[in-house]
Amino acid sequence: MASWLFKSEPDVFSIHDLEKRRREPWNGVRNYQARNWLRDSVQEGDEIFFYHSSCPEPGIYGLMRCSRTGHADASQFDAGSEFYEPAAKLEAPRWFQVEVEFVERWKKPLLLPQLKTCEALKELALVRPGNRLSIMPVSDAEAAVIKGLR
DNA sequence: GCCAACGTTGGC
DNA sequence: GCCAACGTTGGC
Repeated sequence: MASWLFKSEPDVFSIHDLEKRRREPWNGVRNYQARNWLRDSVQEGDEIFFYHSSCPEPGIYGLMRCSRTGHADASQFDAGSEFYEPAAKLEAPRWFQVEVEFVERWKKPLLLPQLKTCEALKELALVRPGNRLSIMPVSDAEAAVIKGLR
């Protein structure tokens, strides 16, 4: 079982939203590196840290789990969606989504400054300068450290 | 709101 | 295939 970290702007979709809805497609990812992980690597049962970005207190707010592996992101075919991708073909989807399910919301989030000062997490893509990935792998060792910090 | 970093686009 | 311009991300 692998671990991942997914970012979302809480104004758009937060851990509270997922807690209410329990399961949700993780769609709208429009970055090729992230797409490749969604398509090829994220497996059912993988644990995923839920990170809130672009908000007053960025950080990890809880845990979710992959409940369905990569499949075509439906929003690419929806002309009314902000994620519409005219060049995508049904038989050759360009963008992928996974389904996630709620696991737990942390009473106390693990905020970015804590993550940044942790020596054992200095290789984590999240805290590397200029990182812009919305989806990134987390090693087993890093996942253990994150859970230990909480 | 600012701005650094970086991915993407498009002209050549 | 290079690379400048542009747009977006995301912390502060």
